[in-house]
Amino acid sequence: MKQRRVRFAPSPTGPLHMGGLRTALYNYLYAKQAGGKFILRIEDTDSQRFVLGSEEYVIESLRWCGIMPDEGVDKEGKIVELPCAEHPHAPYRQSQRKHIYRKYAEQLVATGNAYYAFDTHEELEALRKEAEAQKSSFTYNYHTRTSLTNSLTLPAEEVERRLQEETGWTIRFKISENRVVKMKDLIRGDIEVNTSTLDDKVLWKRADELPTYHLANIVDDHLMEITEVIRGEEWLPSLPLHYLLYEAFGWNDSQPQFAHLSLLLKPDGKGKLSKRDGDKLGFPVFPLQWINEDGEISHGYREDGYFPEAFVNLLAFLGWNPGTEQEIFTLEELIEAFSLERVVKSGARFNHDKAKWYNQAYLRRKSTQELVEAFRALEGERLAAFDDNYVGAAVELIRERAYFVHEFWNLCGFLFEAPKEYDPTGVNKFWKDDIQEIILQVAQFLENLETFSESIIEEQLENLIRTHGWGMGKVMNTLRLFLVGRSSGPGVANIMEILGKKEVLRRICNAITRLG
RNA sequence: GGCCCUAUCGACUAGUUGGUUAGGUCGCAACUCUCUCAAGGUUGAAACACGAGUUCGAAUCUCGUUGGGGCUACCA
Repeated sequence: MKQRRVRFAPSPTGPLHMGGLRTALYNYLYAKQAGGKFILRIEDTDSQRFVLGSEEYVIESLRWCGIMPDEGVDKEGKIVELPCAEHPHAPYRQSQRKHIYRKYAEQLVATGNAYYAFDTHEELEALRKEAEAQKSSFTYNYHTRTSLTNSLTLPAEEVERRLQEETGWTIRFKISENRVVKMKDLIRGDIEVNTSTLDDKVLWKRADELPTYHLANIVDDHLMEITEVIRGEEWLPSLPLHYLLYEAFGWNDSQPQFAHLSLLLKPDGKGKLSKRDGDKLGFPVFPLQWINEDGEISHGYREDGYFPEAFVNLLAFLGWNPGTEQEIFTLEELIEAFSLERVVKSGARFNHDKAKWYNQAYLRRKSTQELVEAFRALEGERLAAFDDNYVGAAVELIRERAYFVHEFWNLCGFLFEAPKEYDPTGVNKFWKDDIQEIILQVAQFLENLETFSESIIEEQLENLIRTHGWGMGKVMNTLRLFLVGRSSGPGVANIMEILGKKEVLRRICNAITRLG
């Protein structure tokens, strides 16, 4: 069987959003499962919309997710510009392949599958306006092209003259009338479209003298020997055109198979998720943080504290499932289990809570040492004076309560810094009546404890409180308030063991002095 | 408007050859555990868009309606 070759082909028009990344992921999984190649190609045929830094952003995102391409990018993470053994089809940036497309565009004109068109943007715009006024719409097709300015209607010498003019020309694909194109989609099955509903798409643009997406895409997929095209559903309407292009080039035998992925929808289901949504939705839409030319910062999953494995896992499950009840998958397991047949046909809405749950699941699978390192990476200064044993004990105390590592400080910062103030609600609730006298006795008792371990404290302290009939809640919550600064948190005995006798007594004394 | 895709709990989805008490996860609620808050455990509420047809029998097949989405550029 022929080696599978799939590609991810983003345009550098800004940061890639999570939907784009999901497309890349599915391509990657498909390629790896088949032992094939995953190729990155930059589709920069729109010179107007080019945004600096997008290319690096795409590569950095793929790298973060651990799904680097096999072809198209070199070891330093740069797009390959010259052919070599590993990257025989370079360059992988379409703007650098212009000379290739020109030849193919002219070939289509020569074979009668395409024609030169000289209509200006203004002329076409006027026709569209006119049609709109009559509640219909203008389409450049078999019906209208005979009365428009193109190489089909103009005499040969006039065409020749116009081709030399500086005003330029476009090349349009000639779509035949009333033919049924039968297509196959790996996810959706058979699709049929009548060519009469299609229009004569521009293949070569006058504005920037570059091919349009359609031409460049088909030519590149052919030359790069792509076997499966896995892309977003927004391309489904142009599938007939692409079939017709393969046919016009005579490439039917090597035509790739197509799979169109449903779109990622906004949480309210109204419209597809787009990069313009930025942070308006209350969750990141980008894998990595992005700062635009106005200095506006858009959140990224990486910067928001998601583990890449969690992000990849949740992304994979947005529109695919293994058909079993397993939900946590490593990248290797995803490669093993993935299949296009199990990709869901309808659009999926992103759910922030579920995303957080995934991160929590991965956090729980991390070793304490890994979490200590991640915690230090975030809070280096404040943890500097403490050794790994101590930080590890702190992490173990609170790791079950966190979704993200960045929540750690809020959960266990009191183990590193004594409380500077006490939550007023807690003080009002517990610091009254005879509690001061009781706490003093408890402090005395703690001081006399030989072994200051969690189990001993737990057992003996409870014993003490019960024999005096002080009330567990009253005493323990007051102690927690003094130790932590607020009346919620881990078990008091746990906290005491980690802090140690000296620190515990110091904090109790402090609190009594300050609350008087 | 035209063309194409799509339709199961609030969300993600299982259901692939018609027969299930329509299952799971997130979220939600209750109970439990308990020195608080979480976490954990147990339980619960919660869905086949609608209408015809085929059939002994339809979430599943067919047609229609409705809803949702995409495309309709010399953008990708």
